[in-house]
Amino acid sequence: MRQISHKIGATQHLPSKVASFITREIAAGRYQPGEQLPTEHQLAETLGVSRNVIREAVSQLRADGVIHARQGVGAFVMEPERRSAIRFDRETLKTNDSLKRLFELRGILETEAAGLAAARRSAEDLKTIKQALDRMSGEERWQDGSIEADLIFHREIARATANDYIYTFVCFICEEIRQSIQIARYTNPLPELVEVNVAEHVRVYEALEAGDVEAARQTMRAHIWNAGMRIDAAPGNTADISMTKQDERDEK
Amino acid sequence: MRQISHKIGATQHLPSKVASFITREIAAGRYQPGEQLPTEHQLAETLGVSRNVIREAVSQLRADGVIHARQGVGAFVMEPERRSAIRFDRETLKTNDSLKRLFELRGILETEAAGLAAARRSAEDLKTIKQALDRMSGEERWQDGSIEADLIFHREIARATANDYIYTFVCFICEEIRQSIQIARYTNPLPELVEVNVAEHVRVYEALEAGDVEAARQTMRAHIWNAGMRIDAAPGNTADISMTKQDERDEK
DNA sequence: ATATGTTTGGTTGTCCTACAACTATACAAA
DNA sequence: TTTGTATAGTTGTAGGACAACCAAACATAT
Repeated sequence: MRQISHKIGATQHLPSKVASFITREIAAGRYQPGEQLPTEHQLAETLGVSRNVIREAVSQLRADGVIHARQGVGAFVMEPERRSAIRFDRETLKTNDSLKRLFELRGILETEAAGLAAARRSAEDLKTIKQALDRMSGEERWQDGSIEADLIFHREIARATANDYIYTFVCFICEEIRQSIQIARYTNPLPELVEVNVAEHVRVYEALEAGDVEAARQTMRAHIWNAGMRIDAAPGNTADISMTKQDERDEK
Repeated sequence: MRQISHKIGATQHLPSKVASFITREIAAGRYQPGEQLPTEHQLAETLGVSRNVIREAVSQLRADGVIHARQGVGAFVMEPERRSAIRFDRETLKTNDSLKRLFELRGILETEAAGLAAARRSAEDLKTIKQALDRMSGEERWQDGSIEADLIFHREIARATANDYIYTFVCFICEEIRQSIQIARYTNPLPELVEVNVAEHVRVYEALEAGDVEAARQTMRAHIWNAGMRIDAAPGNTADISMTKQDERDEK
């Protein structure tokens, strides 16, 4: 009978769809901070789902500090500044404009991370970073394997700072970058650019090996900047993948 | 009849307690990446709650990318590097050690944010920042009002970068800082330190007003460093608040 | 013996009802 | 005016039922 179900993106489970729906409503100013949300019963009826689904969505929003539920009263929208979790909407991240700003943040973080890593990296850290670098150079094209190695390279540098908060933040940003690239994959398999990319990583590595803080910062800053430019130049980034395309296949 | 209920921290609702429980289990390596979690029925029975509660908790963990649930199969632990959200455990944040690292990250971010803000701030941005500064100077003691103004000062600088990602990150860190300070509040009401704190903010503001990028970076870097030292010196930060003390009262 | 359907048990996804815990408001009584 | 009480409404939790789905064992046909 499956009637309306798979109009579009029916693969994703309901609670997350409801959660992002409410999130968007709030972001759009449909519900102002301090304002009360509709009751769970109302939401359930309005959206045509059970209250259980609503509760799972609300539970997530509350965990993120987006809303604040009070038993016996209702749920209220909190000020966006007081969120207790960072989560990006990957739909809005698919535009060059957002990516540009994300790369600016990335540059700031990883530049300083590289500087700290140059000062603090252990011999083991250096070895792990080297492995990622080698794995990256091995690949000819810009494909899954080399992308993964690329991200590992950056993550391991962050780990070498011996600061778990920095590591967490860099991992998070890397993950967002990965998602964005996944979409526009195979756009620029130009061998020259791949080689340039590897060369930049080598320079960062050499600075880390030498323990040269300033060189590490500068080579990393230059690399992030260039990487941003390369993605910026790639076509096919403003694709309007209307809703919830992001289905995870295999995973084995 | 309320028997066992308020043994300890019974105010928090069950799903979030279950979620943080499972999170801790995973963090402790009790469940390795790729490993399968117990079924929802098993978890429900083991923890003595209904499956609904388990589902709300699992729903949150999945939204954070901590686990990956496959219908008809089970839920599996994901690699911590692939999290899709940043959320800090505030219990572990109550140690000086963690706070130190958090302030290192904060310093990196806000230093560069101040630099960007000096270059990009509009006249309105400047006005908002000035308001926060005035509100901060008005207070004599280091109490709620001035703490709030202090945070607003930092947030507004981040907003002036015109980069919403930077703004989001700074807001998040500010919120974590606030939570940490809330605990150790009223520890150092020394008027001298408060004055020093205000003076540092003034210096940052003047750099922003002048549009001096380098001065903005240096004054902000110095301020974050000093602020970290001041909190570091404050007593009562290693309190062992065993479980889920974090109840939100009033909120009116 | 290999390949191809088919069954079966188990797991997550969704729905439903019921009740407990709690709160704000209105109303009644002192 | 103040205080206590009832009431209706909201979120929190429990439990059962079934749908959707999957993996592995089993049966059948080639």
